[in-house]
Amino acid sequence: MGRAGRTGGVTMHDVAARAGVSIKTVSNVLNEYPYIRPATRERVEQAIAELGYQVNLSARNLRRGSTGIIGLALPELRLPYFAELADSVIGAAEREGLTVLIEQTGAERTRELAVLTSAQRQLTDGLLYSPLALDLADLTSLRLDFPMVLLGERIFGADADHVTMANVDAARAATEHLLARGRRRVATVGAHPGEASGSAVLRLQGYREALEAAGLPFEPALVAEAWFWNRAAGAAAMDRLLDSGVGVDAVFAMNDALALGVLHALHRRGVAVPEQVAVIGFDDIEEAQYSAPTLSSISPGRDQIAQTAVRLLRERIDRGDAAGPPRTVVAEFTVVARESTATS
Amino acid sequence: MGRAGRTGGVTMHDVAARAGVSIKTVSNVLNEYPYIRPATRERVEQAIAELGYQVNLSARNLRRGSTGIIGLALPELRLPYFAELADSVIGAAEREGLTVLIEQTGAERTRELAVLTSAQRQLTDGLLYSPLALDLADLTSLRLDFPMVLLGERIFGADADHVTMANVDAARAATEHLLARGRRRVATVGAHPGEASGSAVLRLQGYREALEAAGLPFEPALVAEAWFWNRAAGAAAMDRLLDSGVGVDAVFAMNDALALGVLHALHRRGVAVPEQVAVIGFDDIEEAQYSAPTLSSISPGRDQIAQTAVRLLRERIDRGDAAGPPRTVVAEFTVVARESTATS
DNA sequence: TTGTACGCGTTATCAA
DNA sequence: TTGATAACGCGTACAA
Repeated sequence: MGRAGRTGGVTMHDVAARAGVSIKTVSNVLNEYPYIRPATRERVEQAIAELGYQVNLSARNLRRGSTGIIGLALPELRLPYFAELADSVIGAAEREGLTVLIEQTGAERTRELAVLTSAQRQLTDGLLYSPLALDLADLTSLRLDFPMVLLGERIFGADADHVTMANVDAARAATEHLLARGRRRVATVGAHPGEASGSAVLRLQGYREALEAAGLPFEPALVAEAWFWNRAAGAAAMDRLLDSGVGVDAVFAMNDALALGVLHALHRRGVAVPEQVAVIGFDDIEEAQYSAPTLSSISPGRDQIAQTAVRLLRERIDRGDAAGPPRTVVAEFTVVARESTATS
Repeated sequence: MGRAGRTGGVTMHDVAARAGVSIKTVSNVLNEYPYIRPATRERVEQAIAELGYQVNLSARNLRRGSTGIIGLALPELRLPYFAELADSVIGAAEREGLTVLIEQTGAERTRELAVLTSAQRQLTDGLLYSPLALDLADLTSLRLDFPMVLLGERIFGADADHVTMANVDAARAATEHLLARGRRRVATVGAHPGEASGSAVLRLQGYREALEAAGLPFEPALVAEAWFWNRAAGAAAMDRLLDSGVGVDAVFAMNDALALGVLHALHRRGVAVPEQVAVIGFDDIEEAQYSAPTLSSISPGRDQIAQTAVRLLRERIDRGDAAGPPRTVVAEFTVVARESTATS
């Protein structure tokens, strides 16, 4: 194995010797301890520069019992939403002086569970966690004793901090956006039949509320399931809807990747968007601004989510109360109208 | 600060006491030292399970002088190519028992330099590094003493391992793909005028070689610069090309993000793709399969790149020869034809 | 204001 | 096959 102790193995002792002080004084300088004579400080700093000394983080971590690293567990970086979320989180963490270690779960339950007990937890002061397959039972059965903030969706009853989106309200707003444009055969793509909790359930609920408020019946035939929320699944679901012969003049896709798949399927089959079918997504990933047609979507305030989550986590870490009373922050969303739902 | 020593602070000593053995024996069991009596091993394992013991990674790292973590420095996770690359790298590293720490540089020279001297280097056994703004002088002036593999493009003369794409050949193949379809006014988007090295230079060279081989003149007016290789820049560059009045019947965009911006601009202005203008990109990001029209591209063999890079890095780490003779691996590419360059 | 000495939890070197 | 004990490099009481 290679040496992590880079810097040619220069230690505090070497710096101390060179500067003619004790190791404690070097440590003081490094940690910005206030009561140091300027001359001493300068000698130490010079010695540090001359020797190219860097603190050994492993030693510091061991001694301090903390690492300055937080984990970010998410399904897959290749899903644009999570790539953009990771980007935002890394930025927010950097501003707090924290480093981010990303762990991918592939949205598989086993791996999502593994994240919670992994040895990494141990190298990490806390965890930002975006589970998809996990449920309350999994979470409570584990008795976790590290700072954690759940991201993206609420696990009801879980004794943990949450930073979530207003899934129901936002899905309702998206559906109402379609209804307001005169659409009456509004399908939704991304349902997870049989699931009791999770984004899919909440977004379906919002969809139903909008229909109900508009006095429209809920038609199961207009609900297309898609377990993976990626482009391929969106395209396949749209194909099924079209093949089924049920009339559709609008689609609320439960995220943008699905929506882009939907657009793709419609384009492939020569269905005009938005003229014949209007489409709205959810997440407002960057790609939504560049698809053809550009994609209307729900902007969930990603930066706000990232920033808030990091702040909450940092509070827990600093206070050392992994088990304090749970808090929930619901980020604000906006409906972003683009070509895919334009009125002609 | 929170305790990184999770696990309720159970240490090897506790396990040893419980199992009635010495701490060294516990360590032996953990590290799969072969000569342990089965009965002893079992007692230790049971004690570990009962106490819920986990090794303290900070202590192990300090003692071993290595961390099992490698850094991955890249411009931005919100660029789909790098998100997918990170995904591949994390997967490859996981298979090697390594963890990946991502660092974003924003493609800014200062931050790219900072990565090389950052304290993180010190927590990391090696670095996978994908610089955009750095040049040879930056790299050689630093005298780096940690294992590093450069990713994605070659810095000629740099004394480091490289895993690169065949930028020139691939760009040439992309351009030839357009020429083979009868296009004669082929523009390129993404040039970095004045730069002496880097992907932009190499891809421009491949473009020129293809023109030359086809007996076509090189026209500077057909070269659109774009410093950031994102969608917005691609769209803007295409707008400039169209506004300039120079005739264009095909575009080779130096990456897919640019190409998607190009498609967007063309769509916005009612130019038919591929009928009026054919478009090919570079990177073959997932989105290329779902844009409208779907985007032809160069597939650079991302998984192969990731896997090779991790393997090379690991070899350096294991052998402890940060300064061994540099190796270069050039990944294979393929041209992927889709709708954006279809012949009608 | 600075120095001494110990402990953080492992792993490695011996010896037994 | 196992055990005692010395590092690894830093932070921090405590002493000076």
